[in-house]
Amino acid sequence: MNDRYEQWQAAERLALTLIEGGLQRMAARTLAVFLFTDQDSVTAGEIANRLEASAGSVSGAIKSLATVGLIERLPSPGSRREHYRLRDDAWATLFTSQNTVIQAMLQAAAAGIAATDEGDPARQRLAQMHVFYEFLLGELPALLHRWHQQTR
Amino acid sequence: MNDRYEQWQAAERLALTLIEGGLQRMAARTLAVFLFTDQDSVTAGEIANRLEASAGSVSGAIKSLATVGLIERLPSPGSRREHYRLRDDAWATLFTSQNTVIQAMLQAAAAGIAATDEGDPARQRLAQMHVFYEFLLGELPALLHRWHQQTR
DNA sequence: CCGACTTTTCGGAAATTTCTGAAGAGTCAG
DNA sequence: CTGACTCTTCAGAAATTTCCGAAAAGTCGG
Repeated sequence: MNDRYEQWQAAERLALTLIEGGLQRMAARTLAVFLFTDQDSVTAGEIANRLEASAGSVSGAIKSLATVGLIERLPSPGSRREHYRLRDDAWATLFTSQNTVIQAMLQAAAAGIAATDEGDPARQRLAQMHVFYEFLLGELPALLHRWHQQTR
Repeated sequence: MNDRYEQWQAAERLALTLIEGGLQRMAARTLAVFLFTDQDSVTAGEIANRLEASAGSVSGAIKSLATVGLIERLPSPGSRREHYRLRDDAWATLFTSQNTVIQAMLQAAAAGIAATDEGDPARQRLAQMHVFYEFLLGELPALLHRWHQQTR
């Protein structure tokens, strides 16, 4: 096989998975294009064509992907179109962006503990939650370090 | 402080954080009640009262939380109401539920690789993605193991 | 079995998210 | 400076998600 249709299918399926993972629909589909293109870099217009989506929504998707650090703008020599491509450490970046969620959970737990009294069962539950996310937050840097070591 | 209002505020804020983390709105608010209640267990009716939500939506939230394994139904002695409570390993469970996302990513990457040809740059990108999620999937069991050791 | 009470189910409404299309801003060649 | 082309912004439309409320189903004491 390995034909165009199969690739398109795989790309759309991957986009669905990314949506499950929390990305917005259009951002996910755009990211899939960055993965599956046979070019080194793509422009907003090319993405809009391939996805049959409006230039507006593609622009928004690119902006959000760039903000999270998944793609990067390339210096575009002799062209008025902006070129973008997937960054090398995109997946680690995507994973790392969850650290902010974890920190938010940690803070929420701490706030809850502060708002409850000594003997309250709620305080115990919140404390358990706090301990877990504290543990997680401590583990993640080491995990990413192992990853970077492995790639070298 | 430590008054009721402060607790309600902390609970709602935590619910918002949980929503950020991917839970549905009502499920998140319900989970917050389970955390902040001063009782050992709560009924659907109590949750509906506290959240000022309909019995219907609470029922749906409880069902989804129970499905993911965050709460458990208690044997309710001498009462016709069902009692629920937060499970001990709720947070680890919530975290673990992301493994399925990771596995889905891995499979999506594999499908993409299979759909591309040897020299295609897309295949390289997909391979990078595959390697990363493979690494992640390998690390998580060990991480959870360290967690369980630490709690003992 | 019946009656009182609680929970679940489900169709439709409400609210939110997401996308489009058009107008405007930016950029480069000539 | 002008014209051609591309990208961005934003208000409104479309689609999806989420919630409520009524009716059905389940459960327990009597």
